[in-house]
Amino acid sequence: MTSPTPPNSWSGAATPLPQPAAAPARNPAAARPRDSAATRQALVDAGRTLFATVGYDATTVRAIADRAGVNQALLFRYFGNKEGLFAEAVLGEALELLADAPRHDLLERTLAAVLDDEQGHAAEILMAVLRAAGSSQVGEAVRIRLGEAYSAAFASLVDTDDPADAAVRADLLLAWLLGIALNRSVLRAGPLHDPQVITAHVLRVATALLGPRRPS
Amino acid sequence: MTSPTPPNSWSGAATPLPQPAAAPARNPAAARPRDSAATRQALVDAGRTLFATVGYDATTVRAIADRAGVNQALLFRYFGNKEGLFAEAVLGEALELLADAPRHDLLERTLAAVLDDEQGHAAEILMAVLRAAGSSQVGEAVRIRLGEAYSAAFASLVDTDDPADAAVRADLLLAWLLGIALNRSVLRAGPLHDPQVITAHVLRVATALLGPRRPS
DNA sequence: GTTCGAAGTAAGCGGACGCTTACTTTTGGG
DNA sequence: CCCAAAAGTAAGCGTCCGCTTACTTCGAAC
Repeated sequence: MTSPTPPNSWSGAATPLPQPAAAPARNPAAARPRDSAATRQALVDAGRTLFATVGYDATTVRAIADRAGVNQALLFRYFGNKEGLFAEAVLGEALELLADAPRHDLLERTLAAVLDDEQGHAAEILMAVLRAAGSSQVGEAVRIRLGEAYSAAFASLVDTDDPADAAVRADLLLAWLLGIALNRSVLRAGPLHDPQVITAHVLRVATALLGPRRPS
Repeated sequence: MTSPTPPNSWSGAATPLPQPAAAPARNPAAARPRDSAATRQALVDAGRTLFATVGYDATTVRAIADRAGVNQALLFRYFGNKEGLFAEAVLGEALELLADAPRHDLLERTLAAVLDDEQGHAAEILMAVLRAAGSSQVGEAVRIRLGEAYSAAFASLVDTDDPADAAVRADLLLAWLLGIALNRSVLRAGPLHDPQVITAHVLRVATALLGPRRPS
C-alpha cells in the first residue's frame, strides 16, 4: 500500500483510522474441536465487531472468518449469506437488550452506550446498524425493526396526550442520540467532548423536548 | 437476480429503495461538442447526485460516467480517481454555501436543507457526506473540514462566555441536525413527520440548548 | 469396527470494481 | 494547409468480492 495514487495533499497526516483491536483468538484451551455452536458464536462475535468498526461494505466475509478462526465456507453454511450473518449479529441481541431495559433510565442507558468509547456490547450493535446505513439497501429490515422498537420505547417517555405528537418528539430524541453517536464514533470530526458534560446537557434539554409544552 | 439465496423471510416486500430520478440527459442542443469544462461539470453533478442517493461505495465510476453521458476514462483524466471527484463534488460547494449564509438564520436554513425531501442542492451535499461516512476511510478529510466549518459556525450562536462550553453545545446541535437528516433520508425508518412540526420543536428546544444556563 | 452424517477444508468460479492503455477524432494557432 | 495538443473512445488488466463445490476428517451410535 505505498500507493501510486496522485499526491492528494489534502489527505495530509493520515489518521490511523479505527482498527478492530486484534482478535481475542478463540481460547484454544476451552475451544473444543468440532463445536458448531461455538463456531457460530465466534462468527457472530467477529462479524458484529467488524461491522461496528469498519462498516458493512468494508467488512469482507474472509475477514470475519479469519477473525473468528474459522473457514469462510462455514459462514455460508450457518447464515446463508453475508446479510444473514449481519441480521443475526445485530438484530436479535439489540431487541433483547431493549426489551430488558427498564423505562425510567432508558435515555441515560442509551446515552451511555452512545458515549461508550470502549465499544461495549450495546455500543457495537448501535454502530453496526449506523455504519450499515450508508451502504446499499443492506439490512433495511433490520434498521426498520430496530427503529420502530426504539421509537415506541421513547414515545412512552413523552408527556403528552396526543400520540402523533409523542411520536414526533420521540423520533426527534432518537435522532439526537443517533446524531451524537454518528458524530462521535463514525464521522470523528472535531474533538471528543467529555461524556459527563454531554450527558448533563442532553438530559437537561431533553426535559424541554419531552415534557409538556409550557401553557405560556 | 432471481437469486438462489435461502428464503430470507424477513426481507419481505422489498422497499423500492431510492433511485436517482432518471438523468437530465445533458441537453444535446446546448451541449457543444468537445467542451472539457462542460464535461467536468457534468461529471461533478452526476457524481454528487449519485453519492447522495445511493452512497459512496454503491456509486460506481461507470454509473457516474453513464449519467453524465461521458466516457468513464475522462473521469480519471480530470479527477485522478473516484475519491478526487468526490472531494470536488462535495467539499468545494459545501464550504461556499456555508460561507455565504448569514448567521442569524443559519439554524433555520440548515434545518430546511435537512428536511428538504425534494433533495435540493444543499441537501444533496449533506447527504453525500453522510452516506460516505459508513464507508471505509473515504472522504475523511472532507468530513473533517466540513465538520469544523459547521461546528465553528454554530458555536457563534451559543450564548456563553466559555469557548469550550460553546463548542460542546454547538456540536450537540450539529449532531441533532445530522441525526434528523440520517433518520429521515438514510435510515428511512418510521414515518416522515411534518417538516413544520419538526422545525417548531427543534427551534423551541434549541433555545434551551443554546441559551445561557438558568441561574437556577 | 463399521458406518454415516455433521463439521471442517481447499480451491476456485463468475462477476464487478477501479483504473489504465493504446488508439481515433476534433480543434485551433502558425 | 498542417500538425501538435486536447478531447473523446474502446477495450481490457489486475484484483477483490460473495459465494459454491468437491472433498476430507472427525465423532458418536450401533
